[in-house]
Amino acid sequence: MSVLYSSPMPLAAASSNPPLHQLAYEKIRDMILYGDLAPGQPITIHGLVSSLGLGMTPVREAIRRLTAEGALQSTDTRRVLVPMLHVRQLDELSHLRLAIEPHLAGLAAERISPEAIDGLEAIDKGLDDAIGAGDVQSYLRLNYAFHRTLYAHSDSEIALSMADALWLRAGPSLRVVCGRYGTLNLPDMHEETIAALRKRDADAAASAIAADIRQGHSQIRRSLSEA
Amino acid sequence: MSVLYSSPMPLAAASSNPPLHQLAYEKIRDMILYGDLAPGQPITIHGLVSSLGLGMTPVREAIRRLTAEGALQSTDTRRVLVPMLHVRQLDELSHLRLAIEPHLAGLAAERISPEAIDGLEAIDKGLDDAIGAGDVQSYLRLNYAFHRTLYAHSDSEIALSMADALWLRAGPSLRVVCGRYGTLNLPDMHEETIAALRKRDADAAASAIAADIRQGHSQIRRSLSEA
DNA sequence: CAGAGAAAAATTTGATCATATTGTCTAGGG
DNA sequence: CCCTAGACAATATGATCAAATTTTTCTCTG
Repeated sequence: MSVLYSSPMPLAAASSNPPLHQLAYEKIRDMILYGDLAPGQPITIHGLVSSLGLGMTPVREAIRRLTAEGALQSTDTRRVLVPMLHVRQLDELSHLRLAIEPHLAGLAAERISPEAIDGLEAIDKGLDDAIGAGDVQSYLRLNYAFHRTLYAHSDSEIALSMADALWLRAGPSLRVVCGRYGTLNLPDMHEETIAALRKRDADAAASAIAADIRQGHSQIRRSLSEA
Repeated sequence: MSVLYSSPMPLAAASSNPPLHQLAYEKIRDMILYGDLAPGQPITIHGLVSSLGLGMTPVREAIRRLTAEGALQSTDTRRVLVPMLHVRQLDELSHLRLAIEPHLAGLAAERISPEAIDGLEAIDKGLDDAIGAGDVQSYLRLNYAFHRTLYAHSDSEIALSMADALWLRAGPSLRVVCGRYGTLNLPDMHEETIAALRKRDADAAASAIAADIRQGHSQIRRSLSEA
């Protein structure tokens, strides 16, 4: 007993913990969220099994989960595809986002720490860079990160999960628009949001986010009605 | 070639169509929605497999789906249970329901047909009977049916699915309250809702539903804080 | 004889299961 | 009190079956 080898949590642990279905879920979700999968594109289980290098069961479970969240859609013939949204549904999404996200932003404004605001500012900086460089991939990731990080400070689990689901539904369409027009370079509502946060002004933060959502959706809407 | 035996679609088809995982989902969901499963109660896969008489795979997929909808919760230790809501989360639920359901009711008011309103009235009638008889099970089913049927006329898929998810989260708690206090016999907001529908008054319908939600939740809230 | 269309075969894809593997919890020995 | 063995439950695999889609073949008409 000169040396204690007890290692209830081995130093080199880290890797294998999370269940594969969780891993599959995250990978597929990111593919949807960042537009690797296009709306209307059919998904096959075998395809994902081989492209992800996982077994059939975890992939199937991940698909069920994403279907429940509305990120995927299963047809009457048991086939699965990425939903293709019509203008009607985009408007609905916009309405729902406006009902939830500004509220989350307001709550976050009352709770967020100065350090966390600095973090948001850093994300926004990266976002500007991505826009400058025309890097769509980074743009999408950072834009999502900004909103998601902000809302996480609202301390409202349920609303947060609903916001997540809404983003997941909107993701593919956003990507299509960006693919067609490049990054959306609009007057940035994020700076306004950050200013509101620094003042701990919940209403202003909510308004800024609402404006951001309206702007994004009007952009999507326009490009959709052109097609 | 005297007789053609081809029968691409056997006459006695009908029965076995829906996938088992769909069936499992519906059964478990109903168990949650109508309170056969209590908050905090742990779920085991084997338990459901034997009680539903289905294989392991369909049950697993149903559980994933319900977990994604927030109807079940999986712990860090890979165990699954019916979430036990705190007052904090109930308030959040209430807020979200108020953000969505009155809106759905308003949309429904603009679209619903007179015949469908008659149908709602019939449900409400049954509801009164159930309250009179102290039949909690029927009360829960019919109350849900009333709301669900109304919202279905809103023609807003996404919002509807979110409302479904919210009900699923609230279900078990509702059941607990009813188990403790019997059916909730409050002034009935449903009649007011029906009156608003007949007048095609979207705002009035929305207000009535909002009042209904507030009433229900204050009831739940009260009984929870007693415990 | 070319081509449209229907039937049939082949292929792809999804659904389900039995089973092996891995991880968690529990109770008893050090 | 910590540790370890074993009981129990969840995870993951690959095989098998069934449904659906695509391709091929064949026939009949113009």
